Amino acid sequence: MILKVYTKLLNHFGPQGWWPTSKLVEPPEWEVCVGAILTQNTNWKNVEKALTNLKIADVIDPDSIMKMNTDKLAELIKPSGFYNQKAERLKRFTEFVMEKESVQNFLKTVTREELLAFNGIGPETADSILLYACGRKQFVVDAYTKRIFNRMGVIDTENYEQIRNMFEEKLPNNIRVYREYHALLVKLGKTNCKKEPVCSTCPLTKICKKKI
DNA sequence: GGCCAGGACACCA
DNA sequence: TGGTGTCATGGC
Repeated sequence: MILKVYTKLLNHFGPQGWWPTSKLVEPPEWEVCVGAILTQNTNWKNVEKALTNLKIADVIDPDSIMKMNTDKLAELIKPSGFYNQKAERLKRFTEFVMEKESVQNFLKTVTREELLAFNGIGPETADSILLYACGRKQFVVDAYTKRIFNRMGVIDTENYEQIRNMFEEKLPNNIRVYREYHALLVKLGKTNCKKEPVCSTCPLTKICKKKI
């Protein structure tokens, strides 16, 4: 069922191409990490505004973030919401990354346990960083995933690790599938299937009558 | 003008 | 262990 849903969503929505980066940040994976923290419970469009502010001010690189006053950083990332909390988190996270000498080395060596032990990074943010920045096969479970598959009757739990394990058991050994699947579930979750034209060709007609 | 978004954490019983 | 409050802007 899990693979079937993936195929249907991919055919319906097409590749989502996550994670979008601007090519202005080197390495691009660093922008993924920053975005992963800024997008916590926040619309991606607002995150893009915050990322743009950081780029325009030319302070998105780790050194600049570490040196910057937290209030100044908060001001720049304001559009992403929870800006005081996120500014503090982003600064501490940057210091954590640079303790591993370089972003590249962080990407190569960081473990899931280390990320989860960091105050401000929960399972979803950790797995997003691992999957989209580090290139590890780590399925990202979010509220949409839980809601969609619970309503479909495929799962009967809210437990993050249980759901993640179930997906990872069923998915092929292909990181592109992991990356695309999570993005597709977000796309589906954001879609109000009561509205045309989605409903007429909804890939998951059984649950299409409800707003999923 | 209300609702919610690509969460996480502290606090409490 | 589970429920609740807090953090907050901006699009729809």
